[in-house]
Amino acid sequence: MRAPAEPPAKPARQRRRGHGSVTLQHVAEAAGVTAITVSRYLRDPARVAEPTALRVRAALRSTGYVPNKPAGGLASGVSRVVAALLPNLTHSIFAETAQGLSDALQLAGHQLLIAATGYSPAREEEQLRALLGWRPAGVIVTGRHHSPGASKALAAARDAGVAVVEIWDCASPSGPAAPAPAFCQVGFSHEAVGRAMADHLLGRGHRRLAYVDSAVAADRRARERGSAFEARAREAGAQVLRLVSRPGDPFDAGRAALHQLLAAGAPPVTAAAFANDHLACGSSLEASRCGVAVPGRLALLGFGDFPLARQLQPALSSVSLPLYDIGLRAAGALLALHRGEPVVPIQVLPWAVVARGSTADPGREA
Amino acid sequence: MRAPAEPPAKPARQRRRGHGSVTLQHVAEAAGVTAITVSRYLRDPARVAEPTALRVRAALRSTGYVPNKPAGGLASGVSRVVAALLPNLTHSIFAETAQGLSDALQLAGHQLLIAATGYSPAREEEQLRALLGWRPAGVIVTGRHHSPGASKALAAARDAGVAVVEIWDCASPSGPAAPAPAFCQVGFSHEAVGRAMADHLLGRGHRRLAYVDSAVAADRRARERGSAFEARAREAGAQVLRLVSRPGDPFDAGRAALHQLLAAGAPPVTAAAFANDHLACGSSLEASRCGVAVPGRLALLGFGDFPLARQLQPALSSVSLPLYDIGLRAAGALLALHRGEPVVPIQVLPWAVVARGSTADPGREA
DNA sequence: GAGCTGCTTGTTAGCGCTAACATTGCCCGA
DNA sequence: TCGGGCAATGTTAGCGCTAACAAGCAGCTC
Repeated sequence: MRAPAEPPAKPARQRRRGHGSVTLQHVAEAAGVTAITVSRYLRDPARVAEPTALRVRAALRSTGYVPNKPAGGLASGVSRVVAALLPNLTHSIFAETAQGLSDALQLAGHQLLIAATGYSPAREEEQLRALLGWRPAGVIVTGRHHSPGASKALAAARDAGVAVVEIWDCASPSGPAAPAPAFCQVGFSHEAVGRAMADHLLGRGHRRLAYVDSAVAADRRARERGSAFEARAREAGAQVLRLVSRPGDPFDAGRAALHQLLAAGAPPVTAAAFANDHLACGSSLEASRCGVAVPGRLALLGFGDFPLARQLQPALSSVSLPLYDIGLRAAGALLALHRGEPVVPIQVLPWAVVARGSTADPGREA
Repeated sequence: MRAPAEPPAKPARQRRRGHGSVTLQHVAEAAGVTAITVSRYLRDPARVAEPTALRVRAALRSTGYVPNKPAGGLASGVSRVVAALLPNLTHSIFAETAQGLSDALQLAGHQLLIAATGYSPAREEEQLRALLGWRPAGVIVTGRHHSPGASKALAAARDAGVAVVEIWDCASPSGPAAPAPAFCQVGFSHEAVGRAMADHLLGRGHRRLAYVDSAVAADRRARERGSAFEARAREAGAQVLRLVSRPGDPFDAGRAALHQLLAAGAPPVTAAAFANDHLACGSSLEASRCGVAVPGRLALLGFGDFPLARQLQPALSSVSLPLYDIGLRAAGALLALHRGEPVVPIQVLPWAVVARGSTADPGREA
């Protein structure tokens, strides 16, 4: 029933695409409105008159529409993802922080894009570049030391409006003219913790100390604590033996470390601090197995205050950390930065040396 | 120096936008080519002649270009994100799996978008909808039971080309006419594990058993193991006491559970299985503290084979799980599904009851 | 040397969405 | 009666990128 007038004999070899899923367009047709009205309804229902809203709601339901966030972000220039770079997810310390991040971001309607670096700066840089490609509202990185390339990428991202937060490590406020940090930091000073660990043992009369490092050579924060521990102890005239635990199961490494500690020194070591509670617990368990008196023969001090620390016999003294809070607060700072609100540049969260049986004062008693 | 000829007196009130960052366009101008050439270079350098590639490389470096992945995905219809929904990130079991996912996806050049459900089906559904909005290549969900809404959303996503993999729980192949699962599954059968745990204790002569559930009421997989344990034990004519541990620190909950176990039953319980190793370790530590003989008075069997299990005195028998492998294999299955390759629909990964001192055979010895 | 092939680069349109302006219709006061 | 003000919806263009086709050009065959 149509006139056979082929308009201007167009080749009609047009090409289209479309990836199949339900779009705003489809919803709009079903509701008898245009796409922008549906878009408005989704972002702020009050901007659409009630009778229209009713039809839009029905159309949304009947089509099973799922908004295309990347497309929306592209059009509006706002992002609802936050990227996080952590050394790994398996260690409880980072897992707790990741959970804090996840919880806080979920409440704010943001999604968490996560990547593990395995303590490798090169992998951090590579992952960072990949993550920035998602145009996140912000990036959370672990520590304040990065490869030159990563630092440059972070600075460029910050200048392009990406909120950058460094967690787990704060510049220590010791120096009188401490340079302002390049990025917002949420965590604590590992140097201060190392000193406090030394003070804890020194305060109990120990003068022949040891510090057992983790086998993960790239964990420079653990090294920093160790160096601060050593420096403070030497300042106080004490001796410090520095050990590196062997790789493998950290409990077993802690067990092995105990024997090294017992064998070391002509005047024996009387107290040891560890890079983490796993190592310390291993030493404690081994001491108990071998009948070595803790703290009588050797006092033990962990780091991290894992739940197991309280359970040992004697209970392990350790440093309790605001793991979950770091995640929570970092997310808060990031969102505030992203909104352009003023943010405290260095947020030192509270930690504490928790004194338990494994460092109970032997000198005063004996 | 310009002729004042206002062309056709256009209002000139044109509006543009642009979100500021460096785009392909900028790189192309710097290299003296068009955007598509740069795009081609980035996706497959071999498709661009070497002299041109040289200029493009220089332009990329000088501009500091970061590709806009959402825009690329929008244009091409392919996605390089995978979304994962886990109950939480803090428990080592899920953390290990998350790490496996992360590692495998990183190798394949995909990013991991992660969300925690806190064992809540409602939160799972909500998070699932949010994640699907990112148009992921695939979704990984925990368990094979979801809210009706979530199941519908998953099915719709699958039909729209999103690869869906369920982890941590496989339909047990027991039934003769087991219906094919709706989605690919990578994990193990909690029912089979529960039965094996019962068999382990029954095989050592125990006939008065207990199963200590976790306090997380919503963890239905732990419940399933418990029910299978109970059913198998009753089948064998044994008695089963079912306990729920108290909330709070799981070690302390395990300690408390020990006293309930000791107090229970006129003919006393001689062996207990636990929903996880934290609980079992708590009981073990408490037994050791109180001088209760393990396994003489009470045999203990955990689940998860946490590193601590091997360290206890006596070492804790437990069920070792392929935690990391679940993540690895799930990622593999997802990527294969996404490429349209054939995939084994149910991948049961190997687990094993690891017999150690805490369930050493007392009957035969005594 | 016409025509074909293969290599390289360009042109055009459009992915799904939203910002910015434009339009419509209605109520109301002067 | 008319225009000002406001509320609701529509129109247009463009976010940054890539698919699909197009075109230019060297080298070759017959």
